[in-house]
Amino acid sequence: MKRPRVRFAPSPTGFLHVGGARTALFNWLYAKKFDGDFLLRIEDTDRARSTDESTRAIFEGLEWLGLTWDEEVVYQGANVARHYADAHRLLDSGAAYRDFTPPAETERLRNEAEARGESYRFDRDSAMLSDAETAEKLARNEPYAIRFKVPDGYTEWPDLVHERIAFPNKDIEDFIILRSDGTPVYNMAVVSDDIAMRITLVMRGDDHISNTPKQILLYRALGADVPQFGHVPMIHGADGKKLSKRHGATAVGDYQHLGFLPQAMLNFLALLGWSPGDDLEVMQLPELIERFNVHGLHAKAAIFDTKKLEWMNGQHLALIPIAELAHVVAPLFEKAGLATVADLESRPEWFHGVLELLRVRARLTDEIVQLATTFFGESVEYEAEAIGKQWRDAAVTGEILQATHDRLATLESWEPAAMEEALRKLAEEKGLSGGKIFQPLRVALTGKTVSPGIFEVLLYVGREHSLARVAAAVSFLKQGA
RNA sequence: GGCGGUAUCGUCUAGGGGACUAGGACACAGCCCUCUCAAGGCUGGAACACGGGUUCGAAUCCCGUUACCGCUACCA
Repeated sequence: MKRPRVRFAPSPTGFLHVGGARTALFNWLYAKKFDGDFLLRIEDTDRARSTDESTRAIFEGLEWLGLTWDEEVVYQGANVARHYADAHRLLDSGAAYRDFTPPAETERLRNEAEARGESYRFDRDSAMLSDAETAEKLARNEPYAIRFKVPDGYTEWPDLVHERIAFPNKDIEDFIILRSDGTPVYNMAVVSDDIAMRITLVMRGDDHISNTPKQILLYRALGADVPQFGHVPMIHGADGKKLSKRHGATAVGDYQHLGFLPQAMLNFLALLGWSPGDDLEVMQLPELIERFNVHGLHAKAAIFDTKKLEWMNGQHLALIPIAELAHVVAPLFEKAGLATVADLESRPEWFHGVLELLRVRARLTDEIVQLATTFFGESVEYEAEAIGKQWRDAAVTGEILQATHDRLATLESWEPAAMEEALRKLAEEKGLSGGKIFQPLRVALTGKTVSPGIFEVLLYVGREHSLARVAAAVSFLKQGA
């Protein structure tokens, strides 16, 4: 088999959309799986809507996801001369013809037909002129568009995702390939570029299904090999409509900033519209490549379920090597004003330990930072709910905390096992359940009713700060009493 | 309107004529574990759009209906 060449061809009119990212991912996976090339083409021929900022956002999104491309980026706008030449090649060969009809006239006819409830089809016979008429208009320098002469018959292809799709050619009107200002139209540009890039498989969103017969006709008229096609379904929002801004975050950059891991995003996206065929869900990139196959591609539109994405992120948060997580998350700690990256790097054992404690309790990297606040700073703010729930009787609680403080202070080693033994013994002496000691202590240390295991908290807050916090809680309770 | 596509729990999906009492995951509820919270384990409710065929047998194949989506530009 020929080395496959696939491409992702976004137009730079916005950020990298999750749907686009998934199309890119499937192409990328295909290239990796079958030892081919994954190319990137920026379709910037719509000058009015294309921006450099969007182009950059697409690069950044793809890079964040790790979907790297194999050759230099192709800018469609740089190839208009070839698009023009290809269109004229079709004109010269008789596969296309000049249309001198003013656009306004065509539009009028179309509107009239629609008003009558009829479907409009461009009328080739009235547009195709005799050689003499054409020569005359040409001599007068009248502008013309080039229209493709759709042949009789039908056009079909075996789609990778669907089975076989067929269109009767009579339903395809003679479409314009070159505007009267000499610029190429989308279908012309795409085919010209895909031929030039030697693309063997065009995998794209299924909103392009009805463009495909037109493009196949163009390939044939140009004498080029028709590539394979695969049309993957769209991604919809929770209301079943095409995903758009109304649904909230739709750009992959949004998810990056929300605290998602790229590997989780990739994993989630891969499972939207593709299945490995068994019950395996959580996969790393190498496994995704290994398991990827065309057969698992689905034809049905999928709804983007943020809840499942979050769950997936939690799974990957638990799987990622701790050092890698530290690397990703350290800048977020710095941004939150908790510690500098340098500080965290200087005590990796402590930092990794804290992350180990929190990764399983968080679904987003941002949540890890939030939860980590407990382990920084000297003072603790007590939540009203925590006081109400665990510190109801100030006098009794103060006494318990004082005893807890004293017992911990006598400890020679600041190890969870030793601390647990000491405090359980204290509870027994006082005839209390462990919880009666641990819960008030938790509030003293964190100000909250929930936290990681109390002995881990003690360990990572550290001996000095822990004892200080408990002492502070005791005096707080005395004042209140 | 025309053309094309799609249809399994609320959501993502397994399913390729008999292994289907339809499996897994998210979400939800309950229980277990337990110093709280997570994580984890267990349990539960929850689906083959509808109607016709084909067949000994249909979630699976065919046809129709319905619903939804896309395209229908001198946009991409």
